[in-house]
Amino acid sequence: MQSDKYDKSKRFDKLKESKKIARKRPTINDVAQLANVSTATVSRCLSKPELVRPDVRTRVEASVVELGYVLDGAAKTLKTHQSKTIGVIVPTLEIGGYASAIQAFEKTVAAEKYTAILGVSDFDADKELQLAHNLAEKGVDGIMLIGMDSDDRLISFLEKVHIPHVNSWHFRRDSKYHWVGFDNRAAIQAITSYVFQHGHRDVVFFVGGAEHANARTELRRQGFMDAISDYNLEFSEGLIFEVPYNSKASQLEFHRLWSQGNRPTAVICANDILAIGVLRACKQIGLRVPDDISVTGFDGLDIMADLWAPITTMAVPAKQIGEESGNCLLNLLTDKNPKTLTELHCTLIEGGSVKSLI
Amino acid sequence: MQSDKYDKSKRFDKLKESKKIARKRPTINDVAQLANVSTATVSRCLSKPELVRPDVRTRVEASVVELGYVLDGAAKTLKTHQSKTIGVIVPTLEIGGYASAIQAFEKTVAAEKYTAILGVSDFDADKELQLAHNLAEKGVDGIMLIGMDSDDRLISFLEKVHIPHVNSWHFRRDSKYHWVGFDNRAAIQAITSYVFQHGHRDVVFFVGGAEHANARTELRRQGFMDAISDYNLEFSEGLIFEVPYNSKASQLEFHRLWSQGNRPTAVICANDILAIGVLRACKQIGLRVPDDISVTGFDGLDIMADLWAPITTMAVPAKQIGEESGNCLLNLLTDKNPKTLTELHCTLIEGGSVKSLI
DNA sequence: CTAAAAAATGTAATCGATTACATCAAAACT
DNA sequence: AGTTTTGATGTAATCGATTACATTTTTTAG
Repeated sequence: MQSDKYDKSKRFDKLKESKKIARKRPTINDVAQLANVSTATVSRCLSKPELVRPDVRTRVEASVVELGYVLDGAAKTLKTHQSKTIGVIVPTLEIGGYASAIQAFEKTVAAEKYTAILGVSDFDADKELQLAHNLAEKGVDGIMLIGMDSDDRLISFLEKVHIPHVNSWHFRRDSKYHWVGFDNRAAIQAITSYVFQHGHRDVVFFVGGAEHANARTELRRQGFMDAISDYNLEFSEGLIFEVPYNSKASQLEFHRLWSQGNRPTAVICANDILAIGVLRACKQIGLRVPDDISVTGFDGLDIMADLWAPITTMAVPAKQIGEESGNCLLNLLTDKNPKTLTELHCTLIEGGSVKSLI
Repeated sequence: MQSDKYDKSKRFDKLKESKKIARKRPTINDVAQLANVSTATVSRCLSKPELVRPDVRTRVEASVVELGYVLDGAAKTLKTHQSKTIGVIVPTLEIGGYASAIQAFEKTVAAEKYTAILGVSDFDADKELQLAHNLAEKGVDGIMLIGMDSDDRLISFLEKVHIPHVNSWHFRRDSKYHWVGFDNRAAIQAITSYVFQHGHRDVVFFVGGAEHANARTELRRQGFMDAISDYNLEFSEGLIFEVPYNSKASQLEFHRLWSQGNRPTAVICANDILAIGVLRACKQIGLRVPDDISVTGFDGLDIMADLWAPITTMAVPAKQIGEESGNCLLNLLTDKNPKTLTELHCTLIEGGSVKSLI
């Protein structure tokens, strides 16, 4: 008796609650009732309107508007196993190129009614893996990986759960997975060679490393070493400076280097942010660029041309990467077979920050 | 007989198909069976593990791992009416501040297990509305609107479908909705006054307009006019130049202005991108900044300090906006009652691009 | 050792769409 | 007119989780 009473009051609370709070959104049933058709017909009106007689369709559409009906994507996804959603995992949005690529990607897939779900990994492989798991739970139809050093665990996870994915930014020739990007190693080699061509022999290489160490960093180091050996110069680990990805850090690093009596004729930076830091240090030290020292960047930020010393840099095809990745993934999702490797190209932008010593 | 046969073969095909293609992901049922418990227990292990006996929990967890089970978010959302997902609608990711804000926002809500779904509106109110509808179908628990001129249709749609939302970047004092941002009008007024304080009287105002015209632009115009009237100067529409949001456009615009004999002593730009364009034009014309002409920006891009003429600009608290918007929305989602208006502040960064005429 | 209370687990209805198949209506043939 | 074909609509099972409530097990108290 007692428990009976307890139960009832509890139930009553629930009822009140649900009436007050969850002013429920109308469902397909409500629409069907109002339009005097079955739910099947409503569903068809929404997804394959051409299968429904015009007059019925009009009636249904009117009901939809009248009720302010919004389809429940979760229910649809549950039934169809399609979320029309694509996950994007990016290390950071603070790198302009990544943001551009994402924007282009979003635009490309949005044209096919896909929505992008964003995950920022902060260059952390574990976080990245967790993001992927989260995205898998969300039921994404595919995943785009930007600029990552895709951890093997990540890739094998995606394989296991059968989520198509495309890797982007740089690429690997030997991979069986899909890549859209440029040849990082070759690009660094190219800009380094450019510096050597101008007669520089005493150069140092600033590369984003430390907490952000990844395959990309490694490729860039190799690109630098390739150029060194092309010119039969002597390599030493001391030529390479791994610096956290921010101008402050590279500024400090250059100060350190200079104060230790290191006097390179050129500083090659693996990205523009580092180059800006070096530039700041130069200004403080009183070095003119390129008269006293040459500096190069990498990324091709527009702004590099407007600095007090316009910097020579390598423009990365960020937008293209986003578009092509989008296309690649869309093809993957429609069982077309996109090519495994889409190679894009970088462009050297001469800012005049490399002095010819010849 | 014939139709019978037809039917059967069709069915058989279906069977084959489903066996071949849809190597189905394991469900909660599979896990339950393997672990020899009910689905209810598995579910509890996943969401409220403390309710399950440790030994059972271990068994379930092992089964999860063994099967590579990934929860089906769609089913969960369908049942719980919670997607743990938040929509973000942004005009573009190309504006660094927006990207920063989103990044900070993502980080903030990710800490509470929310995932961000991205929509890029391209400054288009219709697209924005459509994005909101799409997000509603996806079942987002809330929406963040960045830097928009939120269309009334949009807001009333969100109200109708009961999706909590927060507007950000600038703000309106008179609104009953939630805003996180800074006072656009006052900030522009401040930097304009700063220029007047330095003795300039002959100034022009470059503001991003045309295709991106929105409430924000309007507020900025007003801020400029406020300063004008503070200093009892004469206002004319000819002082305001509406320019598309890119440096090329402002560069051309300045050239045009200059070639028409317009000789302001200072150019006040409503954003840094426009300031950069003006700077380029100055360089081409041979104007020294600030000796021959003063220029100010707005946004506080780090890089403004490294240009050939370091530019005075107004730093916008982008990261803070992201964080605070995130917190605001999180509170909204947990029925706490966040304040309607979170006002953040801009900081003037003196780059030295304003010459004192006094 | 038993009764009562508390904790753990199970049963089964439910969320809101989709869609195979059945049914019914209309059009196109003999 | 009768038969077949085509087209439009309806019926109801289904997707995979959650969770109220029922049931069973364990713990605690007497």
